[in-house]
Amino acid sequence: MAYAEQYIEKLRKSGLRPTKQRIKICEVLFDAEKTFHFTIKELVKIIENQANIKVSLATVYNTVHAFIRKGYLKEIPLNASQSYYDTNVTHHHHFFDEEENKLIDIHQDDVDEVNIKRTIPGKKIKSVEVIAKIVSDNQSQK
Amino acid sequence: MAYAEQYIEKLRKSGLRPTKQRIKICEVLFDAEKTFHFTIKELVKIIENQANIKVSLATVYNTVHAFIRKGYLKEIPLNASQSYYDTNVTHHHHFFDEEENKLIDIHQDDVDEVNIKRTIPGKKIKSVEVIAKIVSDNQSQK
DNA sequence: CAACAGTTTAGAATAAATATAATATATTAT
DNA sequence: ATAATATATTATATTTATTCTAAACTGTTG
Repeated sequence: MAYAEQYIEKLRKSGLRPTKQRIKICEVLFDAEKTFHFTIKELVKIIENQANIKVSLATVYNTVHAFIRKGYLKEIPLNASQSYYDTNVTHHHHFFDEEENKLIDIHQDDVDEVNIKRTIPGKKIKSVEVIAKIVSDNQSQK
Repeated sequence: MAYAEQYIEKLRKSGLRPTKQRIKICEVLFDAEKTFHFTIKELVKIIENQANIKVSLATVYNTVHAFIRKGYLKEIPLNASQSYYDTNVTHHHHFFDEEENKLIDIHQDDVDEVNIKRTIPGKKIKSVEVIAKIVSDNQSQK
């Protein structure tokens, strides 16, 4: 496992000690072939299925939020009942299918660069996200 | 009060009968000089301060959601602990100040048109929102 | 004024997220 | 390595937003 080193590095940079549980969280998040979206509960379920390690909700919350602070994960802005996170921290955007509660990536090439001309004194822009809500297209919309 | 007519119209179009409580909600939402952002709790507080009418949380939730369905209000996509709504339903975007939990409008002229080239079969885009998260700019960011 | 359909309400239920404090584990200096 | 110390994990309790529910209420119509 050459990966472990990277995970320990990520954890240390996030101000967390590398523990069994946290390394398992890293494996699930950063060892996947593709980037993906998840909720905390889904992440807990994946860990339970993949490993014989028990990880509590609290640990997952803490670790995920430490990674967000460090920029290893992104929170997807959505007024949903639960928070959605993304392992893809590159610049990209999302469709949100309101009927199926499903997120779909929009590659950055598919959206013109968002250029915000206004600034707020003393503040800098941390992130820019585009959310396009989509619904069924039943031709004749009343 | 010539306004009442408009409110009754809005309520009827939203599938709601015009009742005392609902008209009061309309007054607060649509009679303001400027558009504004609010949470459900804030809205309830405003009504309590402005009028001697008691309105329950449930009624406010129901009415606000009916208006959103009809397009008289917009929900602002944000992964915050509570939902934010906007009486400004014209095309515009937002800064979200993460440190002060404050929303700031970005006029549409200050953002280049967001053009999404990708489509999802059977779906149409209902709304496109840009959220720019901002934080303090302490020059030397560690 | 009685019957009825639709409203409002308080309070209960649900569920996400966070806090707590006891137990377990890891780190450090020796 | 080992003991002492610091930090992590966990189950549980708490908090808070939102939704649900059922009873009380309102207003309209015959």
